[in-house]
Amino acid sequence: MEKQTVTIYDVAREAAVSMATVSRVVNGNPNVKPATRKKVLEVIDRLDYRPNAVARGLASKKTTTVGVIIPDVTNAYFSSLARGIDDIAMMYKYNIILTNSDENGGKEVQVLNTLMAKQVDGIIFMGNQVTDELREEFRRSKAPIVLAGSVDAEKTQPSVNIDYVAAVAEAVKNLIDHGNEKIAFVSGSMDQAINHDYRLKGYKKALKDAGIAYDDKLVFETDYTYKAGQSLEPALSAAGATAAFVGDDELAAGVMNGLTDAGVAVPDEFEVITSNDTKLTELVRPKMSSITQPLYDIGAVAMRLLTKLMNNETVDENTVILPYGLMKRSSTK
Amino acid sequence: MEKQTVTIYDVAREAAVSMATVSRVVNGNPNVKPATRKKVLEVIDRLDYRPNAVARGLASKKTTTVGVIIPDVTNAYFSSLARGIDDIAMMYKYNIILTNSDENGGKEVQVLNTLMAKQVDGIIFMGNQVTDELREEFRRSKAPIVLAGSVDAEKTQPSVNIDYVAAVAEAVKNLIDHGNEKIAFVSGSMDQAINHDYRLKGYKKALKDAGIAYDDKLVFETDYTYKAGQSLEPALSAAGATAAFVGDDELAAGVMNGLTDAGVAVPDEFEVITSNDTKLTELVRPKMSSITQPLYDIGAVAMRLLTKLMNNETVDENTVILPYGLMKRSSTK
DNA sequence: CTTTGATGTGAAAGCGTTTTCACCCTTGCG
DNA sequence: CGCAAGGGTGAAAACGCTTTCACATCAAAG
Repeated sequence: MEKQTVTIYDVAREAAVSMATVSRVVNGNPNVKPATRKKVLEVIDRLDYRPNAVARGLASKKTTTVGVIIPDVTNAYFSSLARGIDDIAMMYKYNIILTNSDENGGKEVQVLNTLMAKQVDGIIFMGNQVTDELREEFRRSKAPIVLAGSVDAEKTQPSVNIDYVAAVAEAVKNLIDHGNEKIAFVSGSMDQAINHDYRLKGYKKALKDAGIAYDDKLVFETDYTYKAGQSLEPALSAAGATAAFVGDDELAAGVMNGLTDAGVAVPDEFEVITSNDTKLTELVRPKMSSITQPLYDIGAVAMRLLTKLMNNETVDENTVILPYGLMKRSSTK
Repeated sequence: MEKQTVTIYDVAREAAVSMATVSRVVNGNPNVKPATRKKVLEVIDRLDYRPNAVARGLASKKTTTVGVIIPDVTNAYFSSLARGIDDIAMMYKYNIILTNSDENGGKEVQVLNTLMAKQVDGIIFMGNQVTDELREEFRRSKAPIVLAGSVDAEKTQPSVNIDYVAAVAEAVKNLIDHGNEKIAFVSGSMDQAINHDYRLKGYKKALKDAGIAYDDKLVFETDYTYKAGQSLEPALSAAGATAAFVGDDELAAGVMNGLTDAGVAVPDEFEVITSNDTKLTELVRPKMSSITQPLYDIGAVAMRLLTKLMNNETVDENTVILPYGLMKRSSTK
């Protein structure tokens, strides 16, 4: 006994009107006589009719779903953005097709293609390594694409971010103001635009402003994982660093715990400041000082921007920069 | 200049074959002469033809997308499951429509309906408060639905879990073995089957086995948030508890930090054991002992089970129970 | 040679909507 | 009273595929 699906045609027949009319009442088209509307509504209710979104998508060329490409849902930073995205999407009646990319270029291209095949109305992309191939796919897309919490060196796509350069510069300046001269820069892959073109720039700027020479021995390129951070302590100490700016909270937690476990007192002997202000910062002891970012809002604003783009509304500014801050907790003096 | 879409018809014309044949080569149907296949493939490549998944979905009644209902992506437990789900989904060529429900019954019903309207081939549901209304929707669905890391008192749906009763009993027994007699049971809402029908049962069983009387003053029903845990300390102390079993890692971190901040030494004066073995357990100090669950696998297996259901393959067991363990870290003696 | 059974291919009917057009009624107004 | 202007409705054509069915074609078998 396969479950029977009732179609718009069934409703039309039962209500003794045309499919067009049923379609009109379903879509809230005002050009329907109240009496007719009522009659149709009753039949819809009686038959428990539910419009088939796929057919609707084919006919109208709109699917009310948007694709979301995320490096890893499991990462607190990205999942916070995702939450903002989904909430706003739901508010505007969109659904989200979510895919993890691991920031793997090949996978990203492939995912992008299947999203486009599925006729999503728009796409939100998170990831900081926009390859040429990827950029080419972006161009090919007829659906608007906005970057959330992610930067591309060639600022060709709409995006929502904070001013990473300024934020990092301020964070590092803070460390400098506390008397640190050997400040480590710990981040993920330098292939990522956000690290190479933004954070590092901010780091260098702060050093320069303070008249401290840049030393690439203090730059640590690693993975965005707790373990990677934890095992960084020997190297950090060997380099003579007395403080560190870290590009990811989980990584920072690792760095800090690695330090602590090795008997290095944070913040007295070593200060740590991190970047994303996720929940983690409050969980660890000492609590981590951090650049603050409106994580949820970055996602939410990106989605909102996307809705405008999808509706062909004119948007004043394609690149939106949200405010950041600095939150002093206990991992800095 | 709206981007032009090339359809199967264009390919057919260019290759001088019928749509049917193009469809065959696109779908890997073997009944096509190699020469024809080659010709078609060339045209496809030249025209950069990409099949429209929506049209395909309408014609074939399969969308190769599955719905995923998750309480909150931002929660480490659930996002781990989600990661397992997505990876396996991708492996089997499915995409995921992800929606946050906040375990809100009304929202869940609504989401379920839009998922069904979008003709998803299957659904994975996470959430522990299956209301009657929701159960009714489950029944209505023609797409198979499996519960992941979630239980329903009426075990009517396929599901993937661990044996919560036994796991909690073992965890609590561990606490008892350390000499604790006043053990707090800290969890989220008791309306959730997992708390009321499983964890609490395990807790009571352990007490009973040890001949300790159950005291509902030691049961703390709260939110699954860090803050909630943190502010629990006064109550915990007032109740005279010397240990606690906690139903969520973030909550547990809060409990532990609240205790520590109030000057209660963990684990010397108070032991804490948590439930989900997420990354958090390793980040906090002391590291938290926990029931271990194969989080990623629960998601992965649930998705795998769903693929079978979607293919009408016979499955030996609708209810799969994965193994759990107990990981002693530093929040217990 | 004819028959048989694969094998390869095309025509056309869906799939369940939206949307365009055309048409018919009412109204209101000069 | 005649007519323009809408409001309300239906017929039917898309939308871009899959799939069924029938029809050729061709090689092997009788």
